[in-house]
Amino acid sequence: MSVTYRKDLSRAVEDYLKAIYELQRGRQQVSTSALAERLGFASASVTGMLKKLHAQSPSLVKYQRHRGVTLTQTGEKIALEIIRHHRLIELYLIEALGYSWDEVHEEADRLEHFISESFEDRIATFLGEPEVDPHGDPIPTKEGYIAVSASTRLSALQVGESGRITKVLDEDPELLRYLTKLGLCPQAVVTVTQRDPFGGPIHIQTDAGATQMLGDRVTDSVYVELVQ
Amino acid sequence: MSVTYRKDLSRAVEDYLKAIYELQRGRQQVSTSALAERLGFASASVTGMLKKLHAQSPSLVKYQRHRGVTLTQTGEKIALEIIRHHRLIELYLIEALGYSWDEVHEEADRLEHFISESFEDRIATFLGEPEVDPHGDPIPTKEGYIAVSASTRLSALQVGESGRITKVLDEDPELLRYLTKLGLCPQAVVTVTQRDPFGGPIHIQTDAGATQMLGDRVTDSVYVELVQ
DNA sequence: TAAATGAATTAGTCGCGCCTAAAACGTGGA
DNA sequence: TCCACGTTTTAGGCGCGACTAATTCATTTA
Repeated sequence: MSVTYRKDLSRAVEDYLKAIYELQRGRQQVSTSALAERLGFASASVTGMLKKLHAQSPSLVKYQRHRGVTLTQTGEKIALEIIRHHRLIELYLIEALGYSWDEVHEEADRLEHFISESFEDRIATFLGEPEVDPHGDPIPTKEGYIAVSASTRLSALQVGESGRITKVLDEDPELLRYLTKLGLCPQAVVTVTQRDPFGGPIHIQTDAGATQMLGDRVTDSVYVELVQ
Repeated sequence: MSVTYRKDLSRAVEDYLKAIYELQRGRQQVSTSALAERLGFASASVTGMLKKLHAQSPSLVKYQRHRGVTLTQTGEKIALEIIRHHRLIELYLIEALGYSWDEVHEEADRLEHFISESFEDRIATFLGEPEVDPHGDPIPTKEGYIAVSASTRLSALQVGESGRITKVLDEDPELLRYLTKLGLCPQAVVTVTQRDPFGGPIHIQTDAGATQMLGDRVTDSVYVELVQ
């Protein structure tokens, strides 16, 4: 039985770890300013926190002045725990309490820091150990494993190609309501009917048969996997 | 439509309001030391917080040096909101997620500060707008009304009298597990079969027929309403 | 290679909410 | 009435996590 000792972390620290994880995609270092922007803090505040984390919790974070920050294995594991909480809570609010797609983010962003492991386990069981959240994002396992998806942006599809929506990387309630109205939720299939080869808006047809013109904001946040 | 503006309060302040409310029963002022003991803080810390509250949030609390503290109408309303959250969450954890009686207190003590009004409404609806929590305590309404119960302590019953358990004023998981084992949960009926007129342990018979001797710790925290 | 520019860090501050130690208060008993 | 004792407050301090303003650094460009 492996007991992983985990210091009790403040909400602030958990938020930093999560933000670093989310910005790290691809990049090997996360810059102070990127982190500041995502968290809505002044850069100087972020520098201060990173210095403190590096000094007091070297097991979570590797920080080099002027170079940026990276998560350690342990730091990443904790970030994934928080993300697991977030995604399970979102799904739970929808499935068990009748929340809609666009209402869950804010609630989950708070609660993710305060639920116990027991609560986490119980909602996961209730939901049947789900593997993806309502936005189509994979839910990390308790062991910190997260599935990588093979999907691409809707904006990358060529005319005539069809894709099944896998996830939507935007939490803005207004955008989500708009997508809901168009039927553009995970699992829906869309076909590109028209597009400019140099970017810009594209025309798509939904599986319900409706056609729609979509701008960059949408086509860059909606991810699909190719079908046919 | 009455919109009651409510400043966002810190968890610490909410905990103070709740503790003052709970200690205020009967008494008209709550002393610094009583509050300190209940919250687990040094008295000096409590004095500091009360001074600050009185100065910055005079709408919540009335504090007089050396005399103690009282809640205002508004302060009491907010305390009751938190208590409503606490009791709804406890009940929800039991009804919807299969928690047992003794597990819910700690979880509710954290979550009560972080759920949204929307979450509160939805679990209340799910539970059918319940009026009492799993310990038998009344759940305040959204408007801040709380039922007063006519029950007395089990320790006040005379030989031959029977009572239906209404609530248990103790959150210690171990005590609660013990009571569960004996069948002494809200709604159960007990009859006093033997007692010393000067206090001390009393003997009771449960509705299941079992007899049991109970000490002060139990008979002072279990409340009953007389039956027959 | 040196100057310009933008990113990052340092320095100093603030409010919060807790602490300990020491002083002040206020009340009951001699 | 006054003193002793327990309660409460004051004084001073600390860690956290944000802020602004000023400075330094690293990189790009002339």
